[in-house]
Amino acid sequence: MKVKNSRLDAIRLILSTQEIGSQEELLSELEKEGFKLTQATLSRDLHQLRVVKTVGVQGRYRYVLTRPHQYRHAGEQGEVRAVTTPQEVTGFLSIKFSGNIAVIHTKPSYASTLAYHIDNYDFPEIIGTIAGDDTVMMIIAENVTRAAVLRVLRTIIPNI
Amino acid sequence: MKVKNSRLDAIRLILSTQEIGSQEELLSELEKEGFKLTQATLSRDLHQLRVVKTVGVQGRYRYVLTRPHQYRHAGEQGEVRAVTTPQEVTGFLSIKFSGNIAVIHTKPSYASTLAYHIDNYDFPEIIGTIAGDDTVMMIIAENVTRAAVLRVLRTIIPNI
DNA sequence: TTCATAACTGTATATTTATTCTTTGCGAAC
DNA sequence: GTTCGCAAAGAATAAATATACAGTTATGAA
Repeated sequence: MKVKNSRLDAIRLILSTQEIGSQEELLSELEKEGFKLTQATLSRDLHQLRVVKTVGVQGRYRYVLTRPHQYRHAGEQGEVRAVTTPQEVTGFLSIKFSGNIAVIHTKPSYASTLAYHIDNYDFPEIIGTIAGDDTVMMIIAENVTRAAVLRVLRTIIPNI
Repeated sequence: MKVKNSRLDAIRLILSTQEIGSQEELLSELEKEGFKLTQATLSRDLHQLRVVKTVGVQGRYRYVLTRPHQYRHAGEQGEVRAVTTPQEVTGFLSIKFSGNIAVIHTKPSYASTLAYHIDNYDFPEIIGTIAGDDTVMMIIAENVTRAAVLRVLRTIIPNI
């Protein structure tokens, strides 16, 4: 059970940071991380995580997480997890505000990746995100200006 | 191609109203509508529509529409095509407001379809939606009344 | 018109993914 | 310790899906 849980974490991490187009591809990434399993097990893992195979902008297939918010709750009792290396996140299209909520639109299939990175930085200005396929909703902390939100997001999305 | 376009429309209609778990299943539905095609063509259609195979709440697979972006751009040189045929969207149960957020409850598995239609109309009153299985969250633009939101939604959900 | 090109489709097949069946591992209760 | 119960995983295979190839049809330019 311990192995499986850390494997599920690894899958989430990989899918959030790389463009994976098939289970075989994901399998070899997992092997690099030291996990040993078969495609059958991986298929079951993906089913459990409710990962879906979407079609990206260039028509390429891509496995994406459908529920990035679960990731946060997955790590139990203050487990320290490596934050991903700062990197430019592509796919950003626009951001709009209404009240204490920001709505980001992305290219298709990029929303969960973007939300993952925003979550990962754990900006105090942003208390939570939720992602669909091409939309990320962010709840902004109280007494935080929109300019401040844009400023912190700029570390992830330079051209925001 | 005239045939292909109406077939794509039919696919979107079917996926919006039924739970389809495989291409073969969708194929037979299309045959009932008078379309004659093979699984190969259907696979290509689904790819073009960016339809994805998701995992539903009971663990069953289901094909669902994602976002219409590519479809929109697919129309050549200013061709006017109905975004979606105005149609009643089923599954609606209730709508509640809190601040600039509206929460719509639907019958199980209908949320993404409803959100899809709302997005499709691109109402300026609604800056974004996110759907789970039976819940849609909508962010309402500032200085827009709830009555105005209900009014525009009525084009999709008559009995709202 | 005629030619060139692009779009569309079916057939056959390759590829990919899900599942059945079986075995293994692991913890709890005895 | 042993046995029971059950989650987990592999091997093999079924099922489902994507695609290479070829043929056809539409589209557009000259």
